[in-house]
Amino acid sequence: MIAILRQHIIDRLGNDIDNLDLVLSHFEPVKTKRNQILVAQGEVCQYVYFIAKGCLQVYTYDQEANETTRDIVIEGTWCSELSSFGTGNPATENIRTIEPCELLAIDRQSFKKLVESVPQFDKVYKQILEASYNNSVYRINTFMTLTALERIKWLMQFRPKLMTRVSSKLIASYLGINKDVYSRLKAKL
Amino acid sequence: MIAILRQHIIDRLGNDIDNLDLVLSHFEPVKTKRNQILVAQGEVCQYVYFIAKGCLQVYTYDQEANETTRDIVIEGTWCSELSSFGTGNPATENIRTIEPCELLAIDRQSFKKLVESVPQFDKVYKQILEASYNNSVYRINTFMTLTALERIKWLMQFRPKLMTRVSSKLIASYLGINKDVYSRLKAKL
DNA sequence: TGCCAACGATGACAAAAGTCGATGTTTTAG
DNA sequence: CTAAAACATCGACTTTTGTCATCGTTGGCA
Repeated sequence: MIAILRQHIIDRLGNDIDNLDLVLSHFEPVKTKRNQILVAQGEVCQYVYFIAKGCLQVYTYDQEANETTRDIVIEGTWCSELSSFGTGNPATENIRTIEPCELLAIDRQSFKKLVESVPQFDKVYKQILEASYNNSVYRINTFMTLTALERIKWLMQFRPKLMTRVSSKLIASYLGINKDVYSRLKAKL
Repeated sequence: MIAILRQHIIDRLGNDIDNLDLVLSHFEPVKTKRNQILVAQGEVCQYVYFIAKGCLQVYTYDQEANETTRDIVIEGTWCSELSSFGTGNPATENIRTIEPCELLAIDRQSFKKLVESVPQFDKVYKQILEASYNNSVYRINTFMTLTALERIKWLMQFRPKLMTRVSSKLIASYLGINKDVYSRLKAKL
């Protein structure tokens, strides 16, 4: 499983990385069932995960247990509640496996040590942060204007595989529309 | 004007900062009129701005010239199109002054040099990035669920000064609702 | 394997948001 | 200072979105 992460890092930072094995040695493989809570809002996020296989939901919920899904993240990417992970403050979001997953987890202490001691790993962190930021900005600019129908078309164009991979309920919550509306509009395409 | 930036940095990183004067020497004071375009989508963002005084709009527009405002940023904070600034790719967002402004601008070359040569400045960059990211995540999680009325109440609670400082049209675009709807709902509070 | 809970689709209706045109008011360049 | 443009509000109307109840299907777990 580590091999996937090794390849991922080499793809981004090139082959000439000192200490790559040292870096990789801090990651722990984790296998999960579906519906496992990895991060709970209110608690400190202790790990950054690299998804080798599977699919995660990043979401919040309010008093009435209404869920909003900020992101659905699949294999080959990083996932964490970065704000909490970085500061040690309570997380504002939850992360849940929506499939059985194979993850590589690195804890806060190891992460901090690596960022400080391995300059190349500091770059990895910056890349994760920048990618996450760009993703969020894109999402705001895209979704704020789109109607329900346009959001569905966006999904079909840019993340078509999600539509068959995860439940309609989840998709609707990710698109920010009502599940009944999603069902109706989808039928009319 | 530089004094404001000096204070801002000291507030965040403490007083024992090497090279603070060197860092500050790379910032150029800029005074602008209102309605000045600082960054245009399609072009590379060349500066990061610290707002000493005034107010900026970060927005996108589509083919039909519909504007979406992702953020309204006021004095005491940083503003840039970070993705473009970092990579040199064309910007996807515009930045415009909505008041006469006093800004401190640092260009890409100087910025890169400082990030590499002054470890403390690297921390400044990380703080900007993390704050921007947290801001975006918060915005997604907040606005995706709220109705038009709830968004207005949110504004009144968390950014009340904006309501009198900038135009209703701009506020509406920031909240992601139609300006007529904003006008009507606001009247009923 | 079989049962139950969760899921997905759909019709009827309610509520919210958007559109458009008209009108009076502010702003702002010249 | 003034004319033109942009802005804010409002009523009437349309469209979109949300809600609720129902019903058949699916799929996960004991």
